[in-house]
Amino acid sequence: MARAGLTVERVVQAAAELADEVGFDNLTVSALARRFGVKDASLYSHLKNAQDLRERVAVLALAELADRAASALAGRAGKDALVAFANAYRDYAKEHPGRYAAMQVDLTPEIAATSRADRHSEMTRAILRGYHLPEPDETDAVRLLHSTVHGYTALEAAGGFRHHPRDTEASWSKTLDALHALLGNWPS
Amino acid sequence: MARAGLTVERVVQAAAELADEVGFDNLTVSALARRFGVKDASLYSHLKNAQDLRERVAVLALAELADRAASALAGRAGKDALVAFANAYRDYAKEHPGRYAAMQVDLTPEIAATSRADRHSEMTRAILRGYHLPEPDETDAVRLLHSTVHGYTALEAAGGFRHHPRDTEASWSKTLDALHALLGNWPS
DNA sequence: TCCCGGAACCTAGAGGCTCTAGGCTATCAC
DNA sequence: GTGATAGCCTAGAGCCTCTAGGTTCCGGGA
Repeated sequence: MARAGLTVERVVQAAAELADEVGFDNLTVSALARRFGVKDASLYSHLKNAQDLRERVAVLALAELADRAASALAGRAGKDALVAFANAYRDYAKEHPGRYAAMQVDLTPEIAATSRADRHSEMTRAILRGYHLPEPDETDAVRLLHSTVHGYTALEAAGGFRHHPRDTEASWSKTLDALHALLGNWPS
Repeated sequence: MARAGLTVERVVQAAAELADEVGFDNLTVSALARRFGVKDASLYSHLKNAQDLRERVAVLALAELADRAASALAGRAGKDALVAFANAYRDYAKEHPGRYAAMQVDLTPEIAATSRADRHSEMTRAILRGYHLPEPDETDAVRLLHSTVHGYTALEAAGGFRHHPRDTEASWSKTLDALHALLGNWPS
């Protein structure tokens, strides 16, 4: 009978890969079951429903990205840290567009509390500590930094920059320069 | 028999309203037909398919937002213009979350060429002209500005900022101050 | 060794959404 | 009036979600 040997972990992992291949919007329980050579209904003993699947992919992605960012940050400070952190974000989105999309959609309170709010903004704060901003300016800067990195990543992924010949890599590099300059010269 | 009197315009307008109410993801042809008191199939003489519906909503939203931004920009310059433009964006996203979401997803080349690439980034350039940046810095600044405004709007809408007590309105205001300062002191 | 409980997987089926093919009916121009 | 056209319909196929209720594999205890 050759069982597929499904577990929640394997299912979610495969779902993440599928999302990267076909897009997060096209991540369906049916397609996932097909990939395992299994009937749709079989997956529902591992998943609550389709929304549950998407949330689990989001949690996986948040944890993965946090790990990468943490590694990138290790031993760095100042602008080095800023650049490493931002690149970890952007590179992850390029490598795993489906997972990155998953992270954005499903920020329900419980999910967000699980991983993002904790590790991600904590790392951002760690970077900003090098710029010595008093509160509440540091919080504002955290939000600005997140916004810009996420916004750039999202717009670039959606193809929003391809109408202009300017290289997006160069603009990205310049954007990080500008953010560094801004943080070092934060308006009072 | 009391016909519903459907036209493409009315259908798309209603779709935009529906998207704002139930979320862009939940915008379906079926739900729209239900709202008109009409069978699903009837809408397919006005629409090519479901994707076509979403794209039309995106085009509508892009045009509406461009109009608003243009009005907000009229007669303003410098920081006033920057703030007015950014607020037009953010306010629109708050008022019309479904339409704002529509704008992001569907940036296929043809659609984008229709409205966004033209009017939106042209207005952004008009604002930046006040800061006298040479090329390619102006292009980089356009991308940074778009990224930050969009990123902040998206993260705020997704609830990404509600884990911290700091008022999002105050952070937004400070973010615009910071952008203004940055543009006025762009690193070479 | 046997059996037994739980986990893994199944079939069957209801209900929703998408979209096509083909037919009827207001309504407006002439 | 009489066509022509646009607006709307029924019927139905295909895919996706999810529930209810089986059946089969597998490890651990008597």
